[in-house]
Amino acid sequence: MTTTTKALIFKEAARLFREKGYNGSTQRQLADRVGVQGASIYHHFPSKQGILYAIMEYTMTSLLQKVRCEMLDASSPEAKLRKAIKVHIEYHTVDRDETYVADAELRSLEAENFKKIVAMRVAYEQIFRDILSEGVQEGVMRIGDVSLATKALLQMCTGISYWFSPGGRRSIDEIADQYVELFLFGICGKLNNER
Amino acid sequence: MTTTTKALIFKEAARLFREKGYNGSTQRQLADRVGVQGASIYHHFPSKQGILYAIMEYTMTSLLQKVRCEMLDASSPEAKLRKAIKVHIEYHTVDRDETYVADAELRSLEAENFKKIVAMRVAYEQIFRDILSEGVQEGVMRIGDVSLATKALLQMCTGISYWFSPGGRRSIDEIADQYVELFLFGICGKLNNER
DNA sequence: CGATAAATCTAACAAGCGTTAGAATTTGAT
DNA sequence: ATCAAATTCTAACGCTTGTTAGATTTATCG
Repeated sequence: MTTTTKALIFKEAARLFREKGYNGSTQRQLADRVGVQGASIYHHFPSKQGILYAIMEYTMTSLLQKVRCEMLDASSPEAKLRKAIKVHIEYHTVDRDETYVADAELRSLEAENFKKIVAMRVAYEQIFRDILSEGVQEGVMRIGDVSLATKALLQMCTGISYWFSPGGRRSIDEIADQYVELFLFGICGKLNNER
Repeated sequence: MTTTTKALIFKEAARLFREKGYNGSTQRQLADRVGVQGASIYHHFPSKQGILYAIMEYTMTSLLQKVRCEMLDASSPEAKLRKAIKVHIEYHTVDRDETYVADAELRSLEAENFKKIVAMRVAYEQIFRDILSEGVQEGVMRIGDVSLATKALLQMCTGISYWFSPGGRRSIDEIADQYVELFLFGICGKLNNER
């Protein structure tokens, strides 16, 4: 199975947009990376904006689906949170070009596209907020402001895609574990009876 | 004391760059907001890139100075960390256009400017890393990977400038307090003997 | 008031942008 | 081998970009 040109454009666009930003990238630069003439892109995508939207739509759909899927067989709020964080971090490291773009280029979307992606982002954030709320209600988490904590958590985890590189000191699993610890300790404080 | 045109260009540029990104903004849009013709900008700044650099240089200098100043009369690592986080968050909410730009537009800097700002950012991050290292050495903090925790902390706090608005539900102080709690709990776990 | 400097203006430039039209080529099925 | 469809190409378009030159206005000060 060879990579289709369309898939290559998609992948290289994510990489380019990540490096130079959407508005800092040109269709000719993208075409160069794909190894094709600028005009050829338009056989696969309707416009530059169309490529950006495709990247964001696909990324958010995947993310939502992955997290929802993991939630199915998790019972306690803590178990849910652990799994949700892990999935989030894994996706933000493996497909880090796409997730970085999806995170950083919201403002480059035209009005209609913007609405759709924002809606998906709100839904995604809601999953995490619900987990934290549940944890508070069950008394296993203590959080002053759940919305604030949700934002802090997601920002902290999303930020990984800004600096992660696969050859680095830490593996994805190690990073995910440390982030989970970091956040859970503050919320649950349950490992502190050691001291 | 009236606002000078130069100061107005500076401020409006930060606001514009934040909204549309550096590459998504034009000198004519900026001139419109200032209430001046496009060419007039060049009497105060050498180039568009010069404006971006001025914003980033000023912001990083202020940030470094403010944090270093606060460190002078703080003794324990925990006290230092509390103060550092508070200063960081305060600056990222009060001057949030500038700090947002300083955070998000690194990639839009030309090579030489890029180097200088990155150096300042590294120095800034180092302050936080040192505080955490000190805390670990003194045994009051327990952190698996100090560099990782530093990144997580800064990303979490910097993210505030992405969504904060002065009319919102929470005051700056409340937000800062909650973020401090959130992070310290995980690191020190010292408030958990209540349960 | 008159002169010097600072600030802003109008007008235009060369270059680069996203996109399109239409021709040429490659691919796949019969 | 032939034809049709899919794909890629060359060439160009209209427009916007950052920036500059040079004239014009505004402020400063003896």
